[in-house]
Amino acid sequence: MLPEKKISTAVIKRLPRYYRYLGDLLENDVVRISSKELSERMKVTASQIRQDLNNFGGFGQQGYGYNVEYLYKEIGKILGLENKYNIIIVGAGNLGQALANYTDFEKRGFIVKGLFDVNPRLIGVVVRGIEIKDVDEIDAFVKENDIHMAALTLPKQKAPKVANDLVKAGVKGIWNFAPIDLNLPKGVVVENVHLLDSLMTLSYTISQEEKDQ
Amino acid sequence: MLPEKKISTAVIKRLPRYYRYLGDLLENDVVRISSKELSERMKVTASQIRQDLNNFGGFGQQGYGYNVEYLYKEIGKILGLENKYNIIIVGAGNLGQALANYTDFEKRGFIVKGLFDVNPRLIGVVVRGIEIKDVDEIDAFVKENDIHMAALTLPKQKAPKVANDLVKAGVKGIWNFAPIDLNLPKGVVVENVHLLDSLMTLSYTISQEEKDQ
DNA sequence: TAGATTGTTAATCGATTAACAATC
DNA sequence: TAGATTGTTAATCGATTAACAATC
Repeated sequence: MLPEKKISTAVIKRLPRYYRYLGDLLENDVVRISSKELSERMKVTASQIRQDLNNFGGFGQQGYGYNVEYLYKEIGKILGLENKYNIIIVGAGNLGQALANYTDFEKRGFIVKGLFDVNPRLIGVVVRGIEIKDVDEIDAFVKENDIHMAALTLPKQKAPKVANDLVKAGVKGIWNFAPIDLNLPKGVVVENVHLLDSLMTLSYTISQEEKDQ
Repeated sequence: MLPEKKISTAVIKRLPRYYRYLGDLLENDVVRISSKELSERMKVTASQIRQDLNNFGGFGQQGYGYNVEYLYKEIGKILGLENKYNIIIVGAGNLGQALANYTDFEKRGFIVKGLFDVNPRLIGVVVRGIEIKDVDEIDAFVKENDIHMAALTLPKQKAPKVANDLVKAGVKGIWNFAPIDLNLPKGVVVENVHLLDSLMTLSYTISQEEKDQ
């Protein structure tokens, strides 16, 4: 394998946003777009768009711009969306159930295969056709069902142990909603969604705006 | 008001994480900590910690380090957590209800005062003691109940109009879960939580790891 | 006082923006 | 061909890290 140059996370985090805008353009039957026009819609510089895209290849054409459908598909490929991902959700409380019910994920190839919890009251409950199972069954389930990723939607006390179990079972990525940093072996990917952090950031910025009055 | 130097968002986004680590230290009765030790726990450089904190003031003491409780409280103040924030949730589907049930928010002073939806089936349903109301009632409710922030947990089609209504009613910040960028007047703060974007980032990184094998 | 560790300046690194030659 | 717009190099800007004098 060629030692490709490492793409910065700043760039990667922008890709889904490009994907979203291109998807909208596609829905509106826009066939082509220049970096300049896209930059105006997205409120970023055209230079940044071109730089970002050229990390992955030359998707445009001089004098023409970018073909919307082609670029949309190419970014989808870069993001790995041509694959299907089997996921399980560990922690079937309100948030876990909300994720299980979120249909947009399936549209992009993220298929919820299982739901797990420790709470005996929840075990056996059916959510969107999926029966909530005991976390003790995770290991077998992951191995039998080719599970790639797990969403962790449980209290922080339980998160580290469950995360380790998931990794041992063979999960490659963890979508972590627990308010704690997971330390996992190299090669296992963690993507954090810290809702309270996000809310505090909002609180900070509102406080600042008020001072500026 | 003094024209304080603008703090970069990179710094601000790190504050909640400091706050989390300091809270844990406090729970474990750790009285003082040096930037070096904290840096080892958090896996960042000690230099970055000191630089970040010194944006807001000198909270440490040479030869000693930082008093954990003091620093924890100071970061809390910076984040605006000494205030109470009344919030409403617009969109009482699975995600909205999950947020309404999340008790950690209240612990930090974010009080859910109202729940709203367009779906007649949901209106009147009671979640955690709060009756779901029609979105038509938002304007009056925001004005009467001193609502500072609104979580937007509804489909993207409905988000822009509701966001505008919220701003007109006087909301200062929007916690946006809809997969769309809101264009709101200056002074109104938007904090985005794009779950699908986050999931795609995870998908990208997993794909990369697989290539590296 | 001596040792430890901050606060802060200076150096480095990386990301963003500008500029323009290449080319459709 | 002329005009438009990319791909890419160079310049700028900002964020991170290193270093160290100040000081507890």
